[in-house]
Amino acid sequence: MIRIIIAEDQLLLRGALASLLSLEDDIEVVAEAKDGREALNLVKLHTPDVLVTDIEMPEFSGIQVAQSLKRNNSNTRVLIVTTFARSGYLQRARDAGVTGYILKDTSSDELSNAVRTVAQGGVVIAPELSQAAWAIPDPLNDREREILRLVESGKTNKQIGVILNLSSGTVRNYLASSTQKLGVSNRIEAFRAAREKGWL
Amino acid sequence: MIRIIIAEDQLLLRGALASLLSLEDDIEVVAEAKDGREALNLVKLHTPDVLVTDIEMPEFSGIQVAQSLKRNNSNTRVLIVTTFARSGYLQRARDAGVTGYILKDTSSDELSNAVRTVAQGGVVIAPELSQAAWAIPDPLNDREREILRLVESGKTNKQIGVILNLSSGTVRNYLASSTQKLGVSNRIEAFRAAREKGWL
DNA sequence: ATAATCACATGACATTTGTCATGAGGGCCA
DNA sequence: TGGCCCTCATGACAAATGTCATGTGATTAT
Repeated sequence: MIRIIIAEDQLLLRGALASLLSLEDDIEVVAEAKDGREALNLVKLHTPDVLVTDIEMPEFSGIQVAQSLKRNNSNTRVLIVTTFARSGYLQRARDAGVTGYILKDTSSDELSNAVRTVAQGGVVIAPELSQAAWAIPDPLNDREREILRLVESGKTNKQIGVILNLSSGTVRNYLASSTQKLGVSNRIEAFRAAREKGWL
Repeated sequence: MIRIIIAEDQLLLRGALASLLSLEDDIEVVAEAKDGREALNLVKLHTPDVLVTDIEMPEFSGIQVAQSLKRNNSNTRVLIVTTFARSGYLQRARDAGVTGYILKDTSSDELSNAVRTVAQGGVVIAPELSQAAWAIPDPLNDREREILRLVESGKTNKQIGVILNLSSGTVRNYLASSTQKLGVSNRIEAFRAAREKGWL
């Protein structure tokens, strides 16, 4: 019997997945979590075979949970089920030891099979990601990423300088570097491109 | 027997909802649609009692589908199931004759009950929306909204002027008006605020 | 018929953004 | 030890953004 925990902030999907996966003869849903913190706590408590988790959740993201489990040498394998085919997410997920990565545009049968494969130690990657994912490493350094996040929230270069204790000229240089790496022309295109790739 | 169609672009959720709602004695899922166009076609074909639909879908949004059904005097009632509690969405949904509006952070039991209520001619609005929703009318005019969409995609004022056949000075004036109405300081804050409210 | 409103425009000016060159200081590696 | 790289900085300049005043023509309301 494969014991799993489901982590998903939307109750409707979480409940539906729990119900459907419970119908499988060889899968047992031992707990459900609505955010990353709860997921971490429940995995520690129940030590399931697989954690089925979204990425974007309150408290901790699914990737952060995976990172924590890896750091603590947990035997629980992680299967990511997310909306977006973002290569940046997949790269970070791989680095965090995640062995399953599928999209929500998959069928529940495929989800069940993915749970089985991951439980047995196999690797499952959504076909849509198999190529694009491994091609482009994240070109941004940490400072550039941090600045792009602040740009995304609408901050001016001056404000970013104050927040990060940098001069606004330095912020402009970092932004220029980012936009060049991303192949775009302005700050809006820059954070959008980074966000779409999962690099933000 | 309440006959329904489910429209949702994510296969996992669509399949899960179809399975769960089919388990109810008094609800029959007669078809499933993966985008707005398919939803419209299937409603015309099957004339279900209720269309259960997401808002953000390829082809047409759930609201556009509702608008079309209203325009064609359809007897099919519309129940929106969406992720975001955005007042702008709810306002447009109401105008389109939608009688159910719940969030994906609801349980499947609540969803089933909402389907029943809407089928009987009742109105179901998510509690989270009951207050905030009706307070603030959309302050943007059509031109401002159109310009904010282009800003959101990273276009410069000059580019927007070319696209909309306006002078860049006019574009700047419209943007200034938008940012003032939204109570923000720059273009990025402006489209984000409008997007979050569902006015974009 | 007239006044008010709306959509769009022009113009001027201050501020911000973006580009690019150049440089300092510290850490790392051969 | 010296070269290279990274992080951060300064400076100059062009272009874009944002603010604000003012105006035109069409439409609408009185």
